[in-house]
Amino acid sequence: MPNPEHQTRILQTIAAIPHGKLCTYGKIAELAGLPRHARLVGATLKNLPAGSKIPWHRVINSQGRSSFPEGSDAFNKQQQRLEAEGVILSGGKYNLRHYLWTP
DNA sequence: GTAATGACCAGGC
DNA sequence: AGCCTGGCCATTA
Repeated sequence: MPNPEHQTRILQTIAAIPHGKLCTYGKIAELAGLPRHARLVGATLKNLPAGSKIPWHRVINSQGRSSFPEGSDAFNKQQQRLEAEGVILSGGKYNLRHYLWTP
């Protein structure tokens, strides 16, 4: 069973990402006080119930790419939600120079 | 107890 | 740019 306290901190950190901004798995782990736990962030998002208020679509990997295979349902939904916020996918990547959130 | 897995990451080539 | 490798660490088998 996952550690509920760690999950809570991770989810709160993700919830703090502003509209129109992005953050990476490793950065979220760091901000949540759990450095080197990027994979735990991914595992936490994977267990999210459908309809959660957590903005999982604002979380991408350190290369500026989606973690989902291109063309998958999750990939398309992520792209749609981000572009609705003004975050544009160009060349298969999101421009972290523009959209990365740094508190 | 060991071995494999994974919405990851950094470095090397 | 892409691909591979080793590291990472909670979770699972």
